[in-house]
Amino acid sequence: MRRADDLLDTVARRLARQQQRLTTGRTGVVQALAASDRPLTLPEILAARPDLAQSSAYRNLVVLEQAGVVRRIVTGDEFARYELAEDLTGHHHHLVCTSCGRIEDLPASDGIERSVAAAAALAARRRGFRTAHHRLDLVGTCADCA
Amino acid sequence: MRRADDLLDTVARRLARQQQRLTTGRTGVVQALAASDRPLTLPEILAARPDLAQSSAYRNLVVLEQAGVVRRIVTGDEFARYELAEDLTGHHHHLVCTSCGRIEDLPASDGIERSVAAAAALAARRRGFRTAHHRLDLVGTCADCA
DNA sequence: CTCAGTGCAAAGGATTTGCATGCCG
DNA sequence: CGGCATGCAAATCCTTTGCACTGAG
Repeated sequence: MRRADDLLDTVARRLARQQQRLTTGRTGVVQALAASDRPLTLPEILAARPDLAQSSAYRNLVVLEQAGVVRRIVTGDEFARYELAEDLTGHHHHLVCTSCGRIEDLPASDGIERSVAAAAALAARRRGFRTAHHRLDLVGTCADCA
Repeated sequence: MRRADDLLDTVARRLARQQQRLTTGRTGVVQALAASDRPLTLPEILAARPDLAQSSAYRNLVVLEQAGVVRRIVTGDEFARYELAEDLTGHHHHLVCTSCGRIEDLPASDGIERSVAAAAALAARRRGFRTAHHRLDLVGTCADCA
């Protein structure tokens, strides 16, 4: 686990790269995401930082996403979910519960990474598609909903 | 490739299971999706069936999704995308172009399927998560946008 | 003093829904 | 005939945006 100050320093640097500052609100959003082991919805972020206005949260998430700090995930109908970029947290996949909508993180495994890389190489050769990264979701029922 | 009549028969059966009928509009939606080698947005479906009202298309897609005929895909901000259920078309993954938003189908490979199955088994053992299926997207740049 | 970030409230846009009509069984 | 799918238009709801204010440098 990366130390909290290191994380905020990195975030500040990436924001600075885009002529953006690390403000109180943005720090709050990042800390909320860093404290969670799963992607959070906007209401969840607001619940963790009740002082932050909804519109500011949305705006900050946009800025953080452009700075490469946050990643936005859209799965179903409800709210979008947000997590820290993978180079800050480590590469992982998601367990998506179709019953309650909850998403949990799942650390990546070597076997999958190798297979996916092979598939990506094949797609590149056959279709000229250049793969930047991948997303893998296991969809099913979580322990609570079973 | 499954014959067109077989497909519609199957669709009709699944709809009947939910006390729903295979109407002209629903047939049109299914044919539009079946004719494509990639998931379609609602505007694309409407373009293929100009006689169908937008609200009817949405309603039919909901019914078809509940009947297990159609699958809804949400990737980014724009429109959702729709494709036929995998048991009608075969299991596949997606190439997602971040530049133009286009999504192409990519046949599944044995290597990936084995690795994913292993990961699913691990998640089940460790977290009690029961995996029904999975989604794999390769995200990058398509040949046209390169 | 200046400018970016903030909060509030109003707007935007994909999707959903109410209601009257028409068609299929 | 009866009920369900359809069209149109109005409503929803997450998200974005306009605008005035405030705090940091």
